Amino acid sequence: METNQQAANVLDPDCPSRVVFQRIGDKWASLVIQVLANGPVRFSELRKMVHVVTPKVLTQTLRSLERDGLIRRKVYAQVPPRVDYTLTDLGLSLLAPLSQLREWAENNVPAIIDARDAYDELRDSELLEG
Amino acid sequence: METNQQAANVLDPDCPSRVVFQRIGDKWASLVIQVLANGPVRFSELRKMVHVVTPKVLTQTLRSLERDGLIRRKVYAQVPPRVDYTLTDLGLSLLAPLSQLREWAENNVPAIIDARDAYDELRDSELLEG
DNA sequence: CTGGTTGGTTTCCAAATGGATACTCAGTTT
DNA sequence: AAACTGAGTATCCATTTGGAAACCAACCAG
Repeated sequence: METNQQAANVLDPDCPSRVVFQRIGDKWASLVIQVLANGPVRFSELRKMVHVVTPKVLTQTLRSLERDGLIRRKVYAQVPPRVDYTLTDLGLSLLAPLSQLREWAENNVPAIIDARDAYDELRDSELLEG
Repeated sequence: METNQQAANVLDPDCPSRVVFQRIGDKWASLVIQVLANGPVRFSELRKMVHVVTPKVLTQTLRSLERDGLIRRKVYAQVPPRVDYTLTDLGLSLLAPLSQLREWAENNVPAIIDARDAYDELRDSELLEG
């Protein structure tokens, strides 16, 4: 037993919980998940809702979410093709923690912006003075 | 009023709540925050706890967290120098949503890994069959 | 005056990420 | 026969990120 399951320590860079933090940080992934919260959405709709991401990048995002079992891809045998994406149960269960984070963000981003402004002004004035 | 404050919509890529999701996704930032949860930690300690990140990268991480008002840098006038980092109130308030996410991760990463394995095996067999 | 200590900085480089643009595929309509 | 769908691919390229290795600064101990 080399790989003992040591209560999943996030501090370990090899800890698998890192994969979740990476997903969240992905530029489009968490957006897609939140868009899918209200039911299935088609590829082209997704492109619009998520503000004109290029098809390549959207496909990449969707594929990796699908690979991780967070969304499901449904293809309808039609021409022109129709494909839509839904959250799996796993994906659905991620919505709660994601909302927590989003709520925090919406409440506290002004504070972050202020902190940035203050920080940057301080650096600027330090530069002038030497 | 071009920029109406439309209840901070995460779907808008210019929405400032994106900055939070970026921070989370940063390879070291959320680790550092969780390490600092139990009180101030020195630079060199951080390097060890976070598993030998190079000093350059750690400094970058710390600086951006400081700029965002999430941590505070304290310098003690000593030789050899002593510097430690603490969470600000803002940083502390981020711990709750972060823990939610971490908990979700620790519970569900096995499912993600399984999904990945299944997905990859499927692709492999498809390749063989053509 | 040499070496040790802590907390960095500098330079350089490889890999990953994101995006612009053009193209494909398979039928369907005109 | 040409044009039109929707859902992608294929190429190519710019930017960003992360890291390795070496260096620096201040002071103290020997």
